[in-house]
Amino acid sequence: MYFVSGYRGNIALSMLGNQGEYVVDSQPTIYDVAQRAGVSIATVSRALNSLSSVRPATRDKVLVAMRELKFVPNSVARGLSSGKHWILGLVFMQTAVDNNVLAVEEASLLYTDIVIRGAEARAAAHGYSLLLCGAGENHPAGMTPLMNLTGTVDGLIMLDRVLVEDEVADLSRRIPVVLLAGRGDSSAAITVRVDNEQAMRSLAQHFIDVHHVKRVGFVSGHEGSPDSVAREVSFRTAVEEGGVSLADIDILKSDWTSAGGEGAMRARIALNEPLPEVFACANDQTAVGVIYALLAAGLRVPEDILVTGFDDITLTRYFKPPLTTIRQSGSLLGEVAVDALVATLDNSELAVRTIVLPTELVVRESCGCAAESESLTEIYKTTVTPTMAVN
Amino acid sequence: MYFVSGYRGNIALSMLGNQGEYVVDSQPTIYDVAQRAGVSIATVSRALNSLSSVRPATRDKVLVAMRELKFVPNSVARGLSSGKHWILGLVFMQTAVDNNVLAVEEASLLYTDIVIRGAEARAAAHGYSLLLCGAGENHPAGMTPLMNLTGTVDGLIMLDRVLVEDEVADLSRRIPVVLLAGRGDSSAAITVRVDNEQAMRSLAQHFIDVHHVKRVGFVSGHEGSPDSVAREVSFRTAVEEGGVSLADIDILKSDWTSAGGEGAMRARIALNEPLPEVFACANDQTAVGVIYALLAAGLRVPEDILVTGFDDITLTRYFKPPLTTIRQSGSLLGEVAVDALVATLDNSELAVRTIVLPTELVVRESCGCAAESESLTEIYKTTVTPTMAVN
DNA sequence: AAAAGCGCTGTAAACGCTTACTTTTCGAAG
DNA sequence: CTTCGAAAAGTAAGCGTTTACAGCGCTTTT
Repeated sequence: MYFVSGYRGNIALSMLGNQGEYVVDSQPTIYDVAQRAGVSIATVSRALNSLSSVRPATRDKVLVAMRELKFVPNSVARGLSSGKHWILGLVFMQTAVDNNVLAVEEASLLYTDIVIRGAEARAAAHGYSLLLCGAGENHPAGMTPLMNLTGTVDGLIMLDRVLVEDEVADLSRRIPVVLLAGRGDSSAAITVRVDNEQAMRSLAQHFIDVHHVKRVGFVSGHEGSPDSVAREVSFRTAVEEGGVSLADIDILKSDWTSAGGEGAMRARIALNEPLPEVFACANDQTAVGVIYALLAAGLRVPEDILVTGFDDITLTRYFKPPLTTIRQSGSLLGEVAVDALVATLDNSELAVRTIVLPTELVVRESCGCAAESESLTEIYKTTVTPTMAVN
Repeated sequence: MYFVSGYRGNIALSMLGNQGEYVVDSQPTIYDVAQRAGVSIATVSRALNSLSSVRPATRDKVLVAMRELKFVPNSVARGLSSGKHWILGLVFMQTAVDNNVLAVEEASLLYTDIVIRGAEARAAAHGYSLLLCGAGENHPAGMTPLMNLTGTVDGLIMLDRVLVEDEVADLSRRIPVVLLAGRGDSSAAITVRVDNEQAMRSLAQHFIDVHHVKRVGFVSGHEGSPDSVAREVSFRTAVEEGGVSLADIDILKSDWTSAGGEGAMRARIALNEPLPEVFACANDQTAVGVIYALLAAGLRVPEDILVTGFDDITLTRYFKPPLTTIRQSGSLLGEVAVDALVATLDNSELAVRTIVLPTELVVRESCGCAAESESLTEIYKTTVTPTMAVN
């Protein structure tokens, strides 16, 4: 084993028999490639990035050397040198506290995962990886886990109400930030959200126009969640405009989970007060729990009381009764967020600061509408991808 | 604005009025902190990592300077220098192909997300972040997106059958790898999986001992999935040992989704051949679709035919009939994988190479057992965390 | 035939940190 | 008030890339 003087690479040049083959001791660097190809590291770098002029013959030599050594460029070194990391950070709220495994499992069925998946797929399409960062309620400042991402990620997507406005402003001064389903529109960052207002309006209208209800109820999501608040406020506004009342007693607090919905409805039933004609739930899981509690109390859905959800997760189509809900595309939300972030990274400037995605009322049986006896398999194929609304 | 000669930091020292305050132009570095604290960068680094001897007074000076400058250490530079990145990679199969948004949404309800969440939570507890990498079927070699992670991540977790054995061996020579739900035990990497054998055996026993079935069926998951294959093989072995037949016609091919289960069962029914007494499904979503198809064909579950799932996802507890299934903890799987990976990172050697997590038969109504009319909310509280089995 | 221009390639200086090695400082002992 | 040794702080060399700049050889121009 010998070393070339002044040699800076990682390959120990040990001879195997008399065939002059090399053995890789650790990850090869461009120095190793350069030496093997008989060129300088700058040339290797240029061949690698195919930017500037490298003679085809030279490039081939380098490429061959790379293949022979199984060279993989070190992305960290690249990042340090170029300032570009090809990593996007995605920060989301940890619904799970106290290391409660089951809380995690229930939470996993939530919307967040769909968004993450969409974001990951789109990021990959742009050549980026996704770095996940769950911001628990145990990080009051919110900053601690985030700040370490600076210098690692090129941009940040933040789900839900991870940071307060000031912190967002602070952060987005150092790195592009996209807020997903955040609390309204932030002046500091690009915001992507779903059109809760239009969704709840169309739901309220359906209740009033088709089912002629006079009294409605609402079951919320996790306390403080911007989406939950927006849905409640929009729903109240819409029904009141239609002359329908939403009494305080009929606004149930839940937490996005089925168990929460079930518990909230059981408690409401235990009050022994007359129930409204319909409960609009902040998401599908909650609706499932609510229906369960109603059935357990001997009430029929939709004959005695109507229940609707929000999200249109796949499984609830298979429920009895199939759930009337608001369809939104979580993956689209994630995709759009990534697109917006990447666009910012490329242009350093984006035309729009707020992107609002449309929703669609999906009428099934839980609101009392007629059953359609089609195969659900068919439904998948005909589902449209929502178009994007911008303002 | 002036610069100190030889100064290497990022802070432009512009005077604000006569108060001598500094304005941050870009991210400050340890050079900036060092200068402000009147020490060398080595001391700043030492104070930052609180490793070796720094005099308390000096440390305070540095800490104050850091706070004033809002200094955040650049983790990329740290990583390059120390070789430690505090990032774990998680590679999973992209069920979604052709940018099919709905495919993503359906897939999101799958097990993968729960595992990801568990892994993320546990990684965070160890001080690591999770880098997500969806390996699509469009990456035939599997390597392309993975290899770029080398040098960025400290270790890799691979879900499902992302790579073939050779590639795993190749990869794990450069970086610690944990295989999750992989194809059996790899000699090259640590393997974490669930005890499919025990699970299917207990299910078969339940069918035979309690329900006295003579003929059974099975609905598989996605083709080639190690878990699906293991469940099918184990189920067949277990029922045949009990003298029960599993005919080829009763082995239905699906893809982990409800729609797949529904379609497979519709096709089976269309054959107009007598059905077995029970269908064990590879996961809960499939079971939901299967039941839907059976009901649509006028059959009753469990009166006419029994159906069971696998996973015990939360929502199916709310179904009519509530699903009999095998409980496994996806988040635990993710957590254990991270623990094993971190242990490897710390010790460079782990006592066990294979970790098998136990499962639990959860008997509800879809297998024909009696209904329990308890509140589901109660169930949550009493659920046990499986203990870990090791071999 | 010399000068100029151009296309490739090489040299070396960053990028922001860690850390081995060296030097200075400080306190206690002589 | 030295002397000595340990503790603390400083110096500088990496980590593996990118990239500004310099240099070299060849073709083209005069």
